[in-house]
Amino acid sequence: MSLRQKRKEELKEEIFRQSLRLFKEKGYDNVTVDEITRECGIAKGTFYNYFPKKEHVLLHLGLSQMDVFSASLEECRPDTDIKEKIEKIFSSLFVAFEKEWELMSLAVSEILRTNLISGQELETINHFTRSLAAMLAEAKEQGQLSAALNPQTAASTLISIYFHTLMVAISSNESTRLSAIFREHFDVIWNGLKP
Amino acid sequence: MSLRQKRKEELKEEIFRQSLRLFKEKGYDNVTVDEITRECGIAKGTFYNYFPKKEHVLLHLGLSQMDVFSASLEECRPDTDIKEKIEKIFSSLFVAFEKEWELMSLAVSEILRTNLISGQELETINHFTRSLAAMLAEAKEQGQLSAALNPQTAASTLISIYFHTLMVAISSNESTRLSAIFREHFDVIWNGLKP
DNA sequence: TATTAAAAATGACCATAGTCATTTTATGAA
DNA sequence: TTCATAAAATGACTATGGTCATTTTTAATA
Repeated sequence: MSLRQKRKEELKEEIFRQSLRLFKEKGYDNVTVDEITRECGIAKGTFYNYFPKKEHVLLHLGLSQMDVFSASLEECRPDTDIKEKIEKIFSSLFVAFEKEWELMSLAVSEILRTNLISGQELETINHFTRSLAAMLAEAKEQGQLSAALNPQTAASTLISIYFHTLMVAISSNESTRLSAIFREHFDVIWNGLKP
Repeated sequence: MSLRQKRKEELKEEIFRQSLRLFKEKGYDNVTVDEITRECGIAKGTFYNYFPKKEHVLLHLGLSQMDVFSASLEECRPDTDIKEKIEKIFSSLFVAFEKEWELMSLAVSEILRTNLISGQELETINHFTRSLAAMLAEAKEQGQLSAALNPQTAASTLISIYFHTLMVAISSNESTRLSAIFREHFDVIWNGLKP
C-alpha cells in the first residue's frame, strides 16, 4: 500500500476516533463538523472527503458491529446445536452493543434511516445476511431445522427481530434487556404461531 | 370548540396539505420551510408553532397509517380464520402504503429514526400493538394458535416483520412487492423454525 | 532532477433549518 | 365598550451542514 493510501486510512480513522470522542462527551447534536476538524487539525472540507455526511460517522460505527458478528460466527464450534448457536451469536452482538449504548442507539437510528447505504457498507450487510443464511442452510441439511424452511427468508426474519429488538430497547431505553427481548421473540419464531 | 381552537386545527391541516403537495411535486429535500409557509400565506415561524421540525410533517403522515389498521381490524369478520385475518389486515396496510409510496417511505424512515415520539403519537402506536395482541389472545383461546404463545410477544413479532418488510422494500425500491415479502416472512413465523 | 497529472486539502461561501424577542390578535372579565 | 391577559403570528437573525473552485501535495515519468 502506497504512502498516500496509508495516510488516507489513518486520517479517516483519526477523524472517526475524534468524532466519537466528542459525540460521547457532548452528544451528537452538540458537536459541529467545524469542531471535529479543528480537533483533528484539518480543514472542514477535508472531513467531507472522508465522510459524505456527518451522520456517516455513525453509520461507520454501526457497521463495525458486523465484524463482531463475523468473529462470533467463527468462534462458535461448528457442531453446536443450531438453536444455541443462534442465541450465542446474537447475544454477543448485544453485549458489544451495550458497551456503547448511547452511540450505538444513534448509529442504528441512522442506519435504519439511511435507505441509501453505499457500496462498501451495503456489502457488509449483505455479507452478514449471507453468512447467516449459509449457517441455517447447513443446519437444515442436518435436520436441525424445519425441512420446509427457506434459509434465506429465515435469515431475513432473524435479522428483522434483531433490529426490532434494538428498536424496542432504544425507544424504551432499556439498555440492559436486549438479550431478553430478543429471546422472547426468538422463541415465537422457533416454535411458530400455528397450533 | 372556540374559534381560536378551530382556526388552529384548520391551519395545521392546511400546512400539512400544502407540505405534502410540495413534497410530492419536488421531493422532500427540495422543499424549504420558507416555501411551504409562503404557499400557505403565513410567516416561517408559524410553521414551527405547529410542527416542531420539518420532519414532523412526515411523522404525522406515517401515523395516519395506524388509522388504516384500526379500520381494517374493525371490518374483518370476527369469525374469520386467524391466519387469513392477519394476512388481510397487513395486506390492507400495504395497499394504503403503496398508494403514497414515495412519501410513506420517507415517513417510515423518519418514524424509525425518531425515537422520541411524543404523547399523542406514541399512544397511537401502542393502541395498534394492543389491538393486535387482543386479537391474537382471542384466537389463542379458540385454539387457533399455539397454546404456548404469549400474545403480546407474538404481536410484537408480527410488527417487527411488518417494519422489516417496509425496510426491505424501501431499500430495494420494490414498491409493489410489499405483500409478497411480508407473506414469506409470515410463513416462517407461522410454521416456526424447529424441525 | 524537472515536469506533469492526479489526488487530496483548503476555507470562503451558500442555503436553509430552526430560534426568539417583538407585535398582533382573540378572549373574557369588569 | 374597555382593558388585561394569554395565545398565536411574525420575520430578522443565527448556527451549521454541506459545496466547490482553488491551491497544495504526492507519485510517477522522462
